[in-house]
Amino acid sequence: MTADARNTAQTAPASASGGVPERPVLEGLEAKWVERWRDQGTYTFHRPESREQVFSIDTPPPTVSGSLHVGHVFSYTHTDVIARYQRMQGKQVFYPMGWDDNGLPTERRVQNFYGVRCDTSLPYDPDFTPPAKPDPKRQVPISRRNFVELCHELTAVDEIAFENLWRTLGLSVDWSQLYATISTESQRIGQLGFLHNYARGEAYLSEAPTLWDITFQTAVAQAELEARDYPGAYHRVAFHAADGAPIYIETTRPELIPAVCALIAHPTDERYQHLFGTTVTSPIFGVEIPVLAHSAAEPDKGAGIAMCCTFGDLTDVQWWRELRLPTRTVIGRDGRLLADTPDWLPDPSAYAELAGKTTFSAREAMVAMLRASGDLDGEPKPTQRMANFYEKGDKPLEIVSTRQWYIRNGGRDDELKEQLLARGEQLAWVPDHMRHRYSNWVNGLNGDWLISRQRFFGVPFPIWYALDAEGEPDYEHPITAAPETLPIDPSSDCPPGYTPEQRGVPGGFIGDPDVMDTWATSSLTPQIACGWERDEELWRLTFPMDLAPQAHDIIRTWLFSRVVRAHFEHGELPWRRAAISGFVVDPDRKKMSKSKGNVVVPTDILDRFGSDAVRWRAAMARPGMDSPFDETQMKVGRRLAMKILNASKFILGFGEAADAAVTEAVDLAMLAQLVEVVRAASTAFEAFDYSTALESTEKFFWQFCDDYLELVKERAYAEGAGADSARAALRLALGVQLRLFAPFLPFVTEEVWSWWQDGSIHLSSWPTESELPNTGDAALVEDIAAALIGIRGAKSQAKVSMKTEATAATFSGPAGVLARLQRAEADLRAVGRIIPAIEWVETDAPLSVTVDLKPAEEA
RNA sequence: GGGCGCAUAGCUCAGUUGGUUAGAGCACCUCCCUUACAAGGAGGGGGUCGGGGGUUCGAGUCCCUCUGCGCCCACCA
Repeated sequence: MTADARNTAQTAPASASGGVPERPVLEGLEAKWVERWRDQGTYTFHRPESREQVFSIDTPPPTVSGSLHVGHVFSYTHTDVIARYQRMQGKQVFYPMGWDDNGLPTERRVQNFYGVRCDTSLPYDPDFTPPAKPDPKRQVPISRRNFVELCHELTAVDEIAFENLWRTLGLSVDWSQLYATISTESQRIGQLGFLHNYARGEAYLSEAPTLWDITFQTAVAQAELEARDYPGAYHRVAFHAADGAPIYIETTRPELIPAVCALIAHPTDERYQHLFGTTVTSPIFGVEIPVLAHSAAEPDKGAGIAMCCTFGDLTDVQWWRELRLPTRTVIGRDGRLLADTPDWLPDPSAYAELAGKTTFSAREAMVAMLRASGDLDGEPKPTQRMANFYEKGDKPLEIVSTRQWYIRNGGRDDELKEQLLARGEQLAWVPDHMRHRYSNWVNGLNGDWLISRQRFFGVPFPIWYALDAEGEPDYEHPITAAPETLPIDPSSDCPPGYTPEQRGVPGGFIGDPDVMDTWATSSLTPQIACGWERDEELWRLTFPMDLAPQAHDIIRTWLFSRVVRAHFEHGELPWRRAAISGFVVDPDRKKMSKSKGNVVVPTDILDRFGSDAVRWRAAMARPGMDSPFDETQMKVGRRLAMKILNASKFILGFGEAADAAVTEAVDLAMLAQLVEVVRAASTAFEAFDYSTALESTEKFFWQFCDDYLELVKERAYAEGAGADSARAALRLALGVQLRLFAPFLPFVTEEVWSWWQDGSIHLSSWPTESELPNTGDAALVEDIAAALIGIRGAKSQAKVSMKTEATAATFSGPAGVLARLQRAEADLRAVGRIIPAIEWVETDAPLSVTVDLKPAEEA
């Protein structure tokens, strides 16, 4: 919002009980009410007696180092709308916010922002100040502790911006329940949860081939993979049988030929039967390679016989494991070929051409050698293949053998997989079909959940390893931290029974150097937020939670991982229901992303259209549905907010008819219809279908303004019982409609409420049918609408003003319709400016209206 | 290749258990500056519901099939 807008708000009458302003405006409402709600603790969670009185929400903690786009705004609005409805239903809404501030995104942002990089070998420098002008090409190496300090510094700044945005958007978060995934408490819960998993055998340490990002130099998990197109080329390369005959394989990665440990074909493949059990020699290096049979080999892929190396892809890993092949590592963790000649290569001279090179350069060198030796058959054939990338990385993943921590997730254990699939079935999904994403993912898991990362800004493992007499770590028997000492940092804290001097010396200990992946921490957000192992009463009141709102892209990560942790820790689901939001896509239905440059910045649209307008647009997107961004839609929301302001001013301007009863048929009919709207909106909300609730409310409101308000305003201006009835009905209807709108448009509804009511509308009760008289004939409203169309249509067709007087009017239609309209005759005459008596003609046809209009020049 | 979703007016979407002439908003056209509202109001034109087949007295609404689009997963020999 602009400074000007705020000033405008100051000039508008603003006292909480201060009556109706002359000219109500939307500008400034956000600033005004954000402040009031903060000061008055409007959304504070107050602990009730029982769990049933609580509605608890597992808010997705946004990555504060990332940028928010309009999709976040929509998705968080969907949650807030539900939260506000539940609050008005009398629930104490437990609605915390979290910041996901640890992990790689933050590290990357700190590196770029300050121009530094973490070097764990450096000592802490308490006087370090970041370079004044960051140079991305020359990042200053700093100690881990210095690096982490900068991470904290920058996230603190980011978090303020995020909080301001959320407040401006009107999220009814209880900010006193704020948590951060790197906070001391989150670290404690993260470590405690991990130790529980470890004690029960659900977490384990294992040395195994791992997907590895060479840029970030860390292992990554299956859930963080992204398959992307990647250019490559098939190289047809000859291995040599004992008799010298060439055996051709095709490979896209010839630089891995020194890492070959077998050639593999399908057991039934006629072409290779004679080779199974024999050995061939590799080109250039002359290493003796067994030819083996395995059913995972696909006869119609490439040459039908594959070179298996350690490790080119996941199939290699499978073969390596199942055929017990030797490990021949040539790619280092930096993505370059190892500097030293591997000991299985008889001739070091050839390898010297590759040593230390990137895979790309090594490939070129290898091709040159193959070409020279005549082992390359034909030219490489370019191809576009899918390769696995770390979702945040830009180089294809390598597979290297490393020691990592895992948590079981059913990927290697069918019984556990079945249990977790059953959890997915047990969960209520909004919309229901999203459950398929979950089961699809769980069924496709091919390994356990890798949770350790070779990074710095995260929750460390509360683990040390004893060093033997030779100084070798004993990975078989990790030393765990005592629960009461958590959180600990094994790089600075000492394991039980050791002294600091013993760190790194034979007979002493070393700390586990890794940190947990961000998802390993955020998989415990229910435990962190609800006070697990911290606040027993809060835990009892809030867990399992009622709602897990999120977008569909993180079902495989965040949603699934929380199910896994709660399944292990508590033997139940962490929440009863998951509400899945769709994405906001660009007008071409493409996902918004920074690289495409089609991201819409939320602060911009909030400034231009106002929070209520943006929220209205968000609420029009049904659960799970992607929705294209369209600015013209924001205008519609803004128009609605403006209309609420003006109509409310108008209604309240008639004054209050103290204790007056609604007696007129027209008024009762309108209220009877409103009863239906209350019913429909409530039913929709109970099914978490906020869009339908909004739709029915809005539809009524526009008709209320266009027809009813026009129809009765003359009467409401007047005096007497008819006027009292109108005024009473108008105020009743306004009060109900404002509350129906309140979850969607919290700012205008609060503003209007403050003109004539005490307290916040957001703490008022959701409207019920019983608070409205329901004796009216709702059909009358429809008949009146038809009659008005008739009158207005005639004037419109005659191209005259609506206030043109009618010198005659005939209403023709069925007796029942006419009888109803006659009960509204005075109002109809007033709105239609019908001077003489109306003529009523009974027919079988639908209602039709004719009016004679006074010629314009006489008017 | 597997899974899920979507295909209804130019655009964005509603269409409840199948039932009278298919709805809304935006856009468009015409009119009205009516004392709540011109970032307004009134009126109007415009779709036969992706194609084909089937069930039924009757289908946008159920079944089969084809086509197109989107998303997720798999696919590095």
